[in-house]
Amino acid sequence: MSYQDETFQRREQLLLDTALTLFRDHGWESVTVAQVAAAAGIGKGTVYRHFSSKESIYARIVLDFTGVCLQRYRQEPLDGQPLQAMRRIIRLAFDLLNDNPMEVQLCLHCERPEFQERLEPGARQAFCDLERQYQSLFNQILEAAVVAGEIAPRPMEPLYWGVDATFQGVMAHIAGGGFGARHPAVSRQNYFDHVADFIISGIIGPVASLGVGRVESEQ
Amino acid sequence: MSYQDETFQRREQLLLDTALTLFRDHGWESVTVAQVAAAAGIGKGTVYRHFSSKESIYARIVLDFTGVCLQRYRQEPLDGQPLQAMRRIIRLAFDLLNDNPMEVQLCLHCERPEFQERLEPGARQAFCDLERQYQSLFNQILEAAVVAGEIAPRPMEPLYWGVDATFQGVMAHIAGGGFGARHPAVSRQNYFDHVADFIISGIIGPVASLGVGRVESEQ
DNA sequence: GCCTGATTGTGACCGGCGGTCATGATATGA
DNA sequence: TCATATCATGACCGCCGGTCACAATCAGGC
Repeated sequence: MSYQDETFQRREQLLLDTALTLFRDHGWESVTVAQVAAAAGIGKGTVYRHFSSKESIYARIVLDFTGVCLQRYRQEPLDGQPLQAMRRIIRLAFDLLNDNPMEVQLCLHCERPEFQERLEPGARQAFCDLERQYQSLFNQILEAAVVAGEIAPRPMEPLYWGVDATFQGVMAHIAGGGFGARHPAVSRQNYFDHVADFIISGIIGPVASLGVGRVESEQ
Repeated sequence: MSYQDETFQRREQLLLDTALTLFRDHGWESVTVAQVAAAAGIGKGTVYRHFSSKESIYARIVLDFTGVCLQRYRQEPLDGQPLQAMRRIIRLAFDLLNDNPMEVQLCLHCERPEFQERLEPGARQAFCDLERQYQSLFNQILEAAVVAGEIAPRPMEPLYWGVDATFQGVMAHIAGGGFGARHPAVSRQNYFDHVADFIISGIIGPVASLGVGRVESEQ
């Protein structure tokens, strides 16, 4: 019971590490299950003792990566101005994603509805839970911003929609998407800075531009 | 020469229409080339006389759809306040995309770098051109907004980055992405409205929130 | 230490897919 | 009408994800 389980767990981690390396080096699309098995030094059938399908491997990688990222965001100190903290976390997220483009590609792949439908319910639930935790962290900071008077009190969910959408786009950008080479690699940090500004403006937005701005210009 | 070419063109359109219908009804992932051929009443090999690969069909659908959308945006009157026009076009785009979720899914699929790499150079160029035209339309409106004094003069490209990213996210949302059923269908219009607000705020943003806002709070 | 039942590892095998190409069918125009 | 060029076709190929009967290995009672 003990020894078997131990080797089983060790093998699973080896499998994941091997898959990660191969996916990074040759692109996750073109790497076959047989190749992963061979590189890990095990039989192809054994892979399916650990993961019910190739897509389950994808899901596992994404869940692990997304979970680690969430932990990192939570470690970020929340003292000081909440919107400053928000911006720090956004920039941290951009850098984290930028350092792991393959995982980002897989994230986008796993979010697709056809993928989620094929997934076993347990993994799908894990995705939902993670999503909820991200939204919860977001709400926590924004409510602090409301308390601090940085933004006006109002429903937070619509703001999350905007931030979430922009994040998706940044992920697509990092994954190398878009038609043609739009932005050279040197301007990545510049790109991140400006999009972070864009997000913060979107969060503050309506009040500053339509509320405060308009009221004061009418005075 | 004439008759052959004519039937060839007609067949190609029939092929595209058939593919569109099948993709919409059964999901573009699970529809095979043989199924498209059978539904169009032609042989499988004939499909490859028109498109060099299944992915070329995807690319063609996306290019056609994106082109039609661009035309619609250009038809939108640009008189009045530029930012109002911008918002109208954004909302028009959201509705247009929302009515064609399958095409949106294909758009996201075709933007992926692995896809673009496999594509024949001609089609890739078409994607690049289209992208440039979108950015050009965006710049045109924003420069009008600068002239109208709605936004401060500054580099437009960083703004395009933010808008483009958020659009990507909305497309992912429309495509049905995201973990779990985040937003019911009834709130789609609500979602679009708020994200449009978010984008407009992001465009106006830095000046209103950091410039005007800060200055006035320091008074 | 050994035997037996249970559990796990394995790769030959399968179905189905995208893509090819020799062959047959059809249009062209002299 | 016939010769030639062009096009349509589906049997065929290679490959991949996934399966499963069988082999290898472990557990633990004697």
